[in-house]
Amino acid sequence: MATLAGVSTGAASMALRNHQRIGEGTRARVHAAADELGYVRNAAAQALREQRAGAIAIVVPNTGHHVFSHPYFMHLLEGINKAANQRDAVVMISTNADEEHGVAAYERILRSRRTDGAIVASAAVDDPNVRRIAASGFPIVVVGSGVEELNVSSVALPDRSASAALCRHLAEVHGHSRIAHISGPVDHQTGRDRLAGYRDVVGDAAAQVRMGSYDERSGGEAMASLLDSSSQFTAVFCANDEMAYGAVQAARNRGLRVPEDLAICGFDDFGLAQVLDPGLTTIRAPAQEMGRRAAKFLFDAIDGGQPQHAVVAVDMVLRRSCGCLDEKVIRL
Amino acid sequence: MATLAGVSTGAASMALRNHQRIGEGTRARVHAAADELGYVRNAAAQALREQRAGAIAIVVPNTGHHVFSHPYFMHLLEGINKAANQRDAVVMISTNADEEHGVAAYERILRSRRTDGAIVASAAVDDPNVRRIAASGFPIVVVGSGVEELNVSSVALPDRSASAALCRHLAEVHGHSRIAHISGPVDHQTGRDRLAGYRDVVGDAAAQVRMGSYDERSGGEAMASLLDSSSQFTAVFCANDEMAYGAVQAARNRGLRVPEDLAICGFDDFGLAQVLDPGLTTIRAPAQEMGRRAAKFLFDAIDGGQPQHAVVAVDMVLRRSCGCLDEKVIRL
DNA sequence: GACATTGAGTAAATCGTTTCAGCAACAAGG
DNA sequence: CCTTGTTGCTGAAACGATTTACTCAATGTC
Repeated sequence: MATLAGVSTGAASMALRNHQRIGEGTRARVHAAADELGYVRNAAAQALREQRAGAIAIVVPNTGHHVFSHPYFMHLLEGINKAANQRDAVVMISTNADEEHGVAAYERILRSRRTDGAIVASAAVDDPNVRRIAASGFPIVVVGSGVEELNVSSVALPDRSASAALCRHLAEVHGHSRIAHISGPVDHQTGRDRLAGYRDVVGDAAAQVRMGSYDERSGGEAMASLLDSSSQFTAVFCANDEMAYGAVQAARNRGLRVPEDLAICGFDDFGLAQVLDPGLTTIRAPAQEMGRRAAKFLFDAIDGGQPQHAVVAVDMVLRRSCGCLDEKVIRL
Repeated sequence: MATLAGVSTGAASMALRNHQRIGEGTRARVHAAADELGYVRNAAAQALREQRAGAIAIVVPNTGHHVFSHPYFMHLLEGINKAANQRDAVVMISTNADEEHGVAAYERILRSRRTDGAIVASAAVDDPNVRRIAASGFPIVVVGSGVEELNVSSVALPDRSASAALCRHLAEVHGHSRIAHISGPVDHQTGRDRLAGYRDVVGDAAAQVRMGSYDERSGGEAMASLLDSSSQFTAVFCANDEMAYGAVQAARNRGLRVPEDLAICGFDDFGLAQVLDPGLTTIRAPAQEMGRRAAKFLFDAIDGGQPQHAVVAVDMVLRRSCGCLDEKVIRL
């Protein structure tokens, strides 16, 4: 390419980067030659010389392979990818641990300097590798909350306030005075926060809680356990949509109608909620937006910026499962 | 690392790669030093020297962002990623076109030799870029059928025979003699093949077909159109689950019960089919398996192998929407 | 006319790995 | 003792893009 334009490779490099030391004529000739040959600079050579890969990684937890969490990751990925494209960076995926080498697959990716930074999806926060990487100063952004002490950027959902808003809707609009909660695992910050939002509204004394593990089966079991107990309740707030789905099925197995006999709400709105009948009232997590912002924070961190924290705005999506008649979206 | 072990970098490199010219003692010392320092070879330097990136790309079409096609891509990705991990390769994502540079984003990725090959998801086959890349000899694998002339490997579904099997189930088990079809776009090979499988069973004379575009809305419109016509039919085979979902809703709007008044089947089983009520009878596309095989084919192609073609085995999943009482999975 | 200044380019060093030609030390064979 | 091999390592070159130091003209200044 340099030869075609009749200059040295050094000059060609400068010309392509629009360095001011290169004359207008030469610059144009080099660009023309590059276009003609479809020249694209070799990524490995550039990365080696520049000491930056021009790539970021997204680390997806290998646990929790529920079908309905997948739309979430794809949306997250899409947001990340859009932001990365604007910066001419590429996105690498790492979904699972590497048994063979004893060290997490993504840690090897980072160590090899294949990427300039990483976005870690929430479920992996308790991974000790993440703590170590964060401590090492390698730029990472966590999607999820409860990572203040790590000194890294994060993008989180307003789990607590959104949960509270949903419970208030049940209480104030539909008049439910006894609301139960099927909680997510409390070793996840998300589970803890959604539970806290519920408690904020119903009060500690009136709280009726069953633990679940974010999947349909545990939602069903928790609902069965609630129904078997002597608890009195007319509405149930579930910590995610999948558990709500399990809960709806369990309630129906006992002959209860939703929402006539029992109102049920979920959280996430990753696709499942809108196709169920009745549609699930839930909180819509804006995954793509979260991905976009996480990528932005990551690039800022790569450029040496200080850690930033964002809490995205969410929508409350009212459907029929809470007793509403028409679908309605409310920005919280 | 080399210095810690007290040898030259050249020797250290050979030791890590277990070259036979290196003595046992030195080899052990170098490995120990590498472990102690957590040394991982620099990917850029290796790629530059070896002329191979140790990475593959997956090109996801930017069109068709329906929520329910996302589980498919995540499963595909998971299969690809597993196979890639075994080979110590990483997976890069490219979801959308690059407006700024005028050339597709993934083409720039390939041109920069950032990856050694690419897996192209079916919907992008009509992309002229794909043809050009295939012609250029860059290793790619297409997930989808109808690419014989490209001389690249492919992994496909048995769309035609599976569709035929489903239609035969409707005819032979449930006694439907008049079956309609809501087809996918016929400029997609998949849409054509599923239509052909339908015709194989009902015959050209009895075929009642409406075109759709793989989304819920078009499924509903096609169903409305069928119901408005004077056509006689007691069952509908839809080219995918989303259209089947739209069809079910449209039928219900006319007061028809599924499956009592009308049997409806879909194709794909990417999550939607199992949560609907009644559950959709459909064909389960093994996305993860497809990803695994596509990755394997790609690595073979990178290693200089000849193009290979695979058609994966699928399951027919019987649920209530066809009239079956119990869920049952039949390997075709 | 001698000398500084500027403009526009080239040659060479660099990034971290890998490989290949040497080379030293030693063993075996004649 | 000298050749011939073998073993085990060192040193240097190469991969391609970028940058820095340097060269060579042309121009301007006093």
